[in-house]
Amino acid sequence: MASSDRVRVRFAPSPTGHLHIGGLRTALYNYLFARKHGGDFLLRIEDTDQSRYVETAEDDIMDALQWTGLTYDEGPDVGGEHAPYRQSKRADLYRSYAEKLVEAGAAYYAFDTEEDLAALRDEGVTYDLHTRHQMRNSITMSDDQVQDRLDAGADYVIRLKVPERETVRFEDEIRGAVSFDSDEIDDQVLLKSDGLPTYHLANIVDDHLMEISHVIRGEEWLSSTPKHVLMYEALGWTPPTFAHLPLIMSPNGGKLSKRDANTLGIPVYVTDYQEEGYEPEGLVNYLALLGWNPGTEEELFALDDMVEAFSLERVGASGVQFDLDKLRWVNEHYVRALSVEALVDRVRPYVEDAGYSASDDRLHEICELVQERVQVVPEIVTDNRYFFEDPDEYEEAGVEKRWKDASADLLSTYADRLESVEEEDFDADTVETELRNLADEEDVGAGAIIHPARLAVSGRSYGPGVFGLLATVGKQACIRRMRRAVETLG
RNA sequence: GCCGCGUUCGUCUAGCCUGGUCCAGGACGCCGGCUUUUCACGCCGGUAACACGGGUUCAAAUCCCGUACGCGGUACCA
Repeated sequence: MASSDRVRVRFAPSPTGHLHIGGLRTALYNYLFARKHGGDFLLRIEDTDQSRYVETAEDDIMDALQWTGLTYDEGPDVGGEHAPYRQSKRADLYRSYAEKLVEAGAAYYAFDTEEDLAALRDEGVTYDLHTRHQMRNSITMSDDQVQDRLDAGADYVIRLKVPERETVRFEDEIRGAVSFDSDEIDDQVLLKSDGLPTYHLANIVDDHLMEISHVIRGEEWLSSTPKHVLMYEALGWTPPTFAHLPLIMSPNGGKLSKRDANTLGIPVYVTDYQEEGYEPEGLVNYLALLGWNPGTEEELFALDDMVEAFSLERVGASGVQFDLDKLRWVNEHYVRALSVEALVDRVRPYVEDAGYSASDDRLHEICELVQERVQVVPEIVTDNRYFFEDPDEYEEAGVEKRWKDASADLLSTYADRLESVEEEDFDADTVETELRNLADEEDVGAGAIIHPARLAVSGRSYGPGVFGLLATVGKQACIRRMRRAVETLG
């Protein structure tokens, strides 16, 4: 038995699909809290809803945690003292506690049909202490009738028997004192007719048995917490400390949904961030800041430093809007921190996916040039296609502003000069010298050639330093593109 | 509808518990300048908020009450 004051927290996702970004943040805060206090962080799979179960989801969750570096001490794949860590494997356990609650007078059997329940719902009322007397259950039926039904193998559920006129109070680490009037709490189903528990039962049984000290979860659970408290009390258990995290919302308001992924370009699943080339450290760093702050003006944290700085007291209570710009800003710092070699490895798959090819040396050159100019790795490709193929059009505003009457002649002459440069001498210094010499001879500013050259070679008016750009694009391509621009733009 | 939770710049937030140091600080974004005879990076500067109404107090972003608004819950889903 671990000592009761040891910090033990869990991330308890339901395997219903890809791990949501909000789920990852919940996992992160649990992880930070556990590590900060030298405690344990466990992963528990809450697969008690067979109809929503998705085969691949469990792996997806574990992959996401691994990708982001949120290592857990106990879980379905790593085992632990309290195994199994999949609720579907613990079904008998929950049933026995449900029966214990019935014996304690805190729960009861119910035999209502779908129709009965639908009728109740149609009246706009819930199954609770006001309506339970008109339903078919062990409160309204005689013991013999109940026993007969059970013996006959009839379908039944076990419901929580919420006490009357009680105020259920608990202390939330983030919100302070929270209280609910028991008259407002419904008689939650604890054990379903398929024999599996609902979240509410499974959650408190496991949290108790697994010696969880702090339940850190999303705010959507706040309203069910009084039910949980009632169960802890009925079983004579000490409830864990609760902390309900603010929800992550869409910039439009409301929950961050799949729809936002499309309309606002905000990915909602962890796998999406992975595919879109975000740095896991950057994502985690940003997520930590979404609802928590260190109390200093620091914003960029490695995971270990976050652990050091983390505390639940500094987690806000209000909902937070996801800000993609800020994530990108955080991410860019992690892109810059990469060695050029690492960046080459990171970007290669995106280069290949785009159907381009480039040697390591060439990619190295490109990365050096653009590392400080991208926020997310794939932008090295998507924002700089001219490294891989000739531009097929010229940015209109750039042409407007930079392509002058004399541009064609100057660029044409510049191309001529570059023709005579040996392939192996075609580096940034040489193309710069050639350009500046020409500018002097023609008595024009260097910009009179720089701008048209950039436009011709990259199709755009902005990008990395133009001489490095020309050198990296290469002699033949530069000349070809310059001649073509002279032709096209006149 | 009912219940719960929340409300400081467009956004993330500091400050609120322990009222005065806050005509409210930082960051992202945006705008401008410097730098670069190019683009960016960088640096400098600017923009912009205490939801509203009462109350308590010599004094309120900070305490109390109410209203509005937002979010969550209201399933044999989690």
